[in-house]
Amino acid sequence: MALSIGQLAQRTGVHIETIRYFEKVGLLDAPSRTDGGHRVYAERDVRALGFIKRARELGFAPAEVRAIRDLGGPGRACCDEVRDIAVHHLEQVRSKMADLARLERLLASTVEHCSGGHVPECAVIDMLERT
Amino acid sequence: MALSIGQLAQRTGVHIETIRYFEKVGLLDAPSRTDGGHRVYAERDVRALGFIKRARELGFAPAEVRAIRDLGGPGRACCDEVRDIAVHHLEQVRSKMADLARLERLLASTVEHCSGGHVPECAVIDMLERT
DNA sequence: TGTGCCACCTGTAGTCGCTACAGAATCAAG
DNA sequence: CTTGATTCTGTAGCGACTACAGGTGGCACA
Repeated sequence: MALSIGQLAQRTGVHIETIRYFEKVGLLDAPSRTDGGHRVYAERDVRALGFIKRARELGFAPAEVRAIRDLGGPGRACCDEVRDIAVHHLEQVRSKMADLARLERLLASTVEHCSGGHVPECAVIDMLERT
Repeated sequence: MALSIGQLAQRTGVHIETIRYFEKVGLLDAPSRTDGGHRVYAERDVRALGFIKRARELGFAPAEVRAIRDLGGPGRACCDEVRDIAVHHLEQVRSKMADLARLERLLASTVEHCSGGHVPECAVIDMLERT
């Protein structure tokens, strides 16, 4: 029930340093402490940290994670604001995907034109050099 | 013909500080100087910086840019090595695209299930909270 | 020739999201 | 009570820039 930071790290797969970092930047609530000053976590911290971890894995910026968490807090009466954040994030993801797709096409076609031998022509370099 | 760093920046769209940074990390050759110590660039530096800029925009890491530039240098007899770098990079791009696609699907379907009103249920938060 | 002003110089520090120490203190087991 | 693992704080490092501070250089104009 009461967990040390190491146990929390093991259960969530988040590094100890990262847990302390999340606390420092206000993503994770500061836990209670032992008399000696060691952090003591409860079950709810496992959930909270899991939440943060998943949100970060989905590419939400720390500020967005904070916003979502706060909006989803007391009463959870702000679904539309959370939705806004998610939609905005989705747009960014789609734009990043489009960028990568363009990039992929260019790289793929360039590599395809590359003879690959020890010759003075190189499609990759030509592509990069064309002004 | 002879350009100041500011003119080079304007012609290439690369910030002055970034040009100096590229020089410091060995991406761009150190140019000649005036008696007073100001950098003086030639036309070939415009091309070199353009090359670096395009490669960076395509997501090549600085070390890769250095490698491509060096391989493409005297004689350009290493097309296959340049190709290797490009192919490896292409693989990374494709893997990143796959990650984003997964993410996009999850976000899109989540947002779709979101009622968006001032209600205590929020599909986004539920998605993040499910353990 | 002076003078004014912008551009440029170097060096350092800040950004973001962690990660990695160093050196001291605490905890749990034997 | 001792040992050894864990945790503590604080600071520095990463990559790839970006931004400043405080000090010169260059050049047009008078």
